[in-house]
Amino acid sequence: MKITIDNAASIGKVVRASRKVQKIRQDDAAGSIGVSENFLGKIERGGESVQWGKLFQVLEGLGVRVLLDVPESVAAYLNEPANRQDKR
Amino acid sequence: MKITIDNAASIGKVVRASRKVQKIRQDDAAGSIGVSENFLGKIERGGESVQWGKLFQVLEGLGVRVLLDVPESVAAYLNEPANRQDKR
DNA sequence: GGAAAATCCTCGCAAACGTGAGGATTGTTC
DNA sequence: GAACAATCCTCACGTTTGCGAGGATTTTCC
Repeated sequence: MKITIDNAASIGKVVRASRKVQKIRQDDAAGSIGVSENFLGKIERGGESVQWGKLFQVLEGLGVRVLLDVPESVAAYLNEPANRQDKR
Repeated sequence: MKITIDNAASIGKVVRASRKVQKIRQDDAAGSIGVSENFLGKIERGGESVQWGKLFQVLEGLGVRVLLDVPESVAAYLNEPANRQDKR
């Protein structure tokens, strides 16, 4: 199910819910994800000044996917050959 | 249209695409959103250590919505009265 | 209701943040 | 290809980051 994020802080609730549903403690989740317990706690309490890369790491670690909802024109722009950068 | 974010840095491409489609320069977009030009540039170049709250501000300013894809159990958890916090 | 579990808070640390400004580099237009 | 537009990079600044650790507080369980 997809949840819309209305404000930056509310992502913390989803992070906590995801962890609780898996019945994992904060310190254990933090350890396996590779961030500090303090940091995970800060996210869950709605910290907005956390680094995006580390937040994304936490989301991934908890199995939460991030999607962006954009106008069709943006998707079309991204699919133009000139704007692609397929490197494999 | 919904775009899945596979890594933290790729959000920058979507930000740039959203801005370009609206035919706005970096400095103008940054000004109207309320962040520095340097900062917006950093996001667009894939900066991962940017603050989530400010990144979210940029996304909002460009009309990009953030969604999280979670298991049904997480959504159910969030809807339990004990875990809700409706304050209006 | 008390014990245990879990979470939160404060500290000090080294590193890096976002900002404004100025100049360098790259991209676009004619 | 030159001129202009747009973006990138470096600098210095004051502030704040994430971390590990230890103790305080809150929550959960029996």
